Amino acid sequence: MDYDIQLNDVIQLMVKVDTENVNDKSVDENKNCEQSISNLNAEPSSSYDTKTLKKGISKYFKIQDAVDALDMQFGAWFEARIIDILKKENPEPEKSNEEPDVIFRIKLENETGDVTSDVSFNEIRPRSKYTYKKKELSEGQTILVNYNAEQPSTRGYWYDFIIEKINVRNLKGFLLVGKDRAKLQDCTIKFIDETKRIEKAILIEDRPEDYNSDMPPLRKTIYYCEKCKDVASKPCKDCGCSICSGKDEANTIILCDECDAGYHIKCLTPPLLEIPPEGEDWYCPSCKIDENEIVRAGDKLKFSNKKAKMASAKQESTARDWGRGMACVGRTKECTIVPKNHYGPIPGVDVGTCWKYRVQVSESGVHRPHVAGIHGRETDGAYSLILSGGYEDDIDNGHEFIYTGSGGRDLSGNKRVSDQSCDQVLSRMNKALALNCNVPLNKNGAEAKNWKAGKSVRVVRNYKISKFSKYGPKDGNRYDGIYKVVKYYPEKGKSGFLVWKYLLRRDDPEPAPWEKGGQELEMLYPPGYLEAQAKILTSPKTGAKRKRSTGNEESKTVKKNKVVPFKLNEKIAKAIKSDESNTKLWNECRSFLKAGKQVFLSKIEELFMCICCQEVVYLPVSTECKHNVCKACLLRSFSAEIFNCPHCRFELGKDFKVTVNENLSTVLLDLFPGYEANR
DNA sequence: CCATGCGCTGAC
DNA sequence: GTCAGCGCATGG
Repeated sequence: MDYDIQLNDVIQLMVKVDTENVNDKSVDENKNCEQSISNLNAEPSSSYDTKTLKKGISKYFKIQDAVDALDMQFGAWFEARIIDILKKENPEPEKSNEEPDVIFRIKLENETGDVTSDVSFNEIRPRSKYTYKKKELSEGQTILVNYNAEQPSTRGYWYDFIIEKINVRNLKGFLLVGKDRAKLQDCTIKFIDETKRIEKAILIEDRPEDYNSDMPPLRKTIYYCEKCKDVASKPCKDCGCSICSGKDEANTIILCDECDAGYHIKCLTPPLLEIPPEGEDWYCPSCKIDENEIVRAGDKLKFSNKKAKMASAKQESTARDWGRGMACVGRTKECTIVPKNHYGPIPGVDVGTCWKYRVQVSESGVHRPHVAGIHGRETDGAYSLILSGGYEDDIDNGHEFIYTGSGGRDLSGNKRVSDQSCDQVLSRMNKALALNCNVPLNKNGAEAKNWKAGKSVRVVRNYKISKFSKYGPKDGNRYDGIYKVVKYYPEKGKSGFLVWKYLLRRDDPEPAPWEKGGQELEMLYPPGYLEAQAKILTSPKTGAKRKRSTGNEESKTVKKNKVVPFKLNEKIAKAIKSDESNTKLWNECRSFLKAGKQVFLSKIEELFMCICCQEVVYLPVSTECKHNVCKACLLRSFSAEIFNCPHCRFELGKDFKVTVNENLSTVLLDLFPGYEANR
């Protein structure tokens, strides 16, 4: 199968149970996931050891009694049989439990394996065997009915039910679900001829003679096959053999390990002589694919359909190696602290921040597109733009500049840039940028009366505009802060075609890099880039080929890598010191202070990432096992009675209090201002 | 799914 | 210095 898993996808894996080692305790815990119906009780059957537990005595039930047992997962009644009665060692008095000191070991009737469950007295009752006739039903009566909560039109499990109204073809009323008898309103019971009387436990000495005799056949429960409604005589491709539709010789029908379809071994071409051995995967003809196509652990994934259509997948592709170079790499990070449609600064990114490549600017969240100059949405507005000298009509005066819209170019031949070849229209990104201007959209252009009230645009300058402007950076891309659209208008450009123009004016409290007090921070490179460059520059083999790189600004930056250390303010330093449950993590973070703000913050993002949502923890709860999880994620991860750390499965215990670590929360809110907006 | 795109690289 | 043309992210 091609799951189309991409770099940076978060995927969920399920541990496969090792059925050969069921005695192993850890395996037994996992088994809970797979047992579903069979696991009637939250407590695994292994928690009571028959050898150490003494036999118990019940006044109401005997071994081999037919009972109905309440399942914790579905809240429904399942037919079961008592196979043992044991004595509870430390019985706790329970409400409405007449026999709190007894454990009943039961086995489900429709379960074939050796799976048993241990339940208490109030989770079982004598098997319902009497089927009501319709005239015996009355409003207000409590009966046992078959109902499917997800698809009321079909068969489901068995629940207690209170009749509110008796109709010709159905019953209306509400279900009583689970141990706490939760009400499920407005249920329509379709199987009116199968309703059963609920039996109360009676003392063994009061049992009538026919107590265990005349036990009816098992009740019909949820269909295994919706298509043929489990009718044995009806051929069915879904639950029988996918080729002949037959259900005969069921022990020779094998199931595909991918699609679960069944096949008679004799119906396969060529036919199989025997069932494949246990533990060996078998795939049906439509799922079986070339061995080479199967993705093995650690292997690269198969090309997706999209990739298969790309030029690089074609046989006759050029000899040129497109794999190298920053034009064609994918992102390794994605900014998630703010949404994609976020207006205004990115928390943690200061004016003057410089990146070597556009892909890094994209990763930072400042300007997300890889190539495009404007990022925006036609229905919303523009979030960011890059001045890159790509359009000849731009005029840059620093605190103000004229920007040209996009489009009007023939990009056939898989190009990204070209000369103007037709008029630009006010749609897509051009429309988005126009929407930022604080004036109703006008297809002929417009000017804002109060330009500062318009929507913020993050502006980045690329080194290429330095050819036309004195405000560009020497190299790479520099974040210059927030600008706003003052006016926009169409104009005949130098090319002779109509282009849209936008006057942007700076409105940012932080000084621009070229202003007094402003700064241009030291260039950020992709991880490992400088090391790789240093290797290339010193490698004698490639000396001739790489000549143009030697001696330029790159080799200089390799040598002196000036870093501005980050200093914590007093409030944060104090909160970090008070956050005693994370002392170790904070010490590790502190060692990155000298590497600058960016590095320090990315270390925090790494160390304080929530294992559940994969983002910086929000309203964090710190556990005894030294992990931090978002409060909401933690609560979501808890199951009925088991409170484990989602990180390491450490048992937090029933008395664990879900309390937000206020010190940590304070620090994160301060260092990542606005990150809560996305949560 | 398709169209768009102010990057980036090696070859010439 | 010029140029073709690629993956990728994004929005429609």
